[in-house]
Amino acid sequence: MKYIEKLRNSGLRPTKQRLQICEVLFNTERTFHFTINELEQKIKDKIDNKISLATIYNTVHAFEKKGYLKQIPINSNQTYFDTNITDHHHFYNLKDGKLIDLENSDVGPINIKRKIDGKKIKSIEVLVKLED
Amino acid sequence: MKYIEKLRNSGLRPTKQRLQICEVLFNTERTFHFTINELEQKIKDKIDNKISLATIYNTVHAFEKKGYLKQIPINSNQTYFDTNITDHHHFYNLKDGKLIDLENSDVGPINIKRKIDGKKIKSIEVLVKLED
DNA sequence: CAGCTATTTAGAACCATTATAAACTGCATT
DNA sequence: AATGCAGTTTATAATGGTTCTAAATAGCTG
Repeated sequence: MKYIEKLRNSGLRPTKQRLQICEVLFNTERTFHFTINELEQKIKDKIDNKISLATIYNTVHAFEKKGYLKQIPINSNQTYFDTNITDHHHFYNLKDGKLIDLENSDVGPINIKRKIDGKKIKSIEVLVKLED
Repeated sequence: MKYIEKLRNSGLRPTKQRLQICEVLFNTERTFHFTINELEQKIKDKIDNKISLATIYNTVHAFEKKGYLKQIPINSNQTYFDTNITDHHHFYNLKDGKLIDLENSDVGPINIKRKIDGKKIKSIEVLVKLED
């Protein structure tokens, strides 16, 4: 299994549930955005055994902390995650709430001229809201 | 009262509660960021009579719809609002969850090169996360 | 295999937000 | 000034995403 080492190297035990969630999240042609509820549904569709909701939350947070997932800053009643962990941005379609990746090269360099004492920039995220 | 007309012109009845909330939100030297709970506290401090939490929610949403407040896209368990409705961005201090305004002039022009068919750009918001 | 710690799990708890429905109020009309 | 009505406020209940709890289970080291 190709995810066993990845997990071990991160200090996460490669449990059956985590490996199955890895399959759903990372064994895909394209990256994608999801909420916990959408992921739960995807897991139900692809996996025979049940994985409890608490484990899905735990795992997603563990993966996010390790940098395998990113949270997308957006105002919604649910938290959105992204399996695309490269430096990039998002279109947000206000009409249907769907997200579209916006590559760094489509935005150009962003130059933050102001500095905050004693602080480093961890990330710069652009959200482009779309309307009709 | 200077807010009566503003409200009437927006099709909102200038009720006592709305006028008092206007005082707290807009009769200030500086713009500020707030959550509903923080606003509730501010109202308690400044106003003698009680305004119910439901009214605070209703009013904030009404004001946002009319463009007098902006929601700040950020992942938090609470929704953040901004009384600064000019086009601008935010630093987000991960350590304490505080926001700092980042003026448009401190970021420079952002050129979104990619277009989405049939959609217009409504807003472009940059969130700069800060760490130690 | 033994023992320890990490992980999983079902269900309860939490808490921000929204819905409800009754009371009240601003305001146009008489 | 009284009337009527839609808009608003209110306390409270309901909702729903997320987190907590504590017991059962599983991975891993010696």
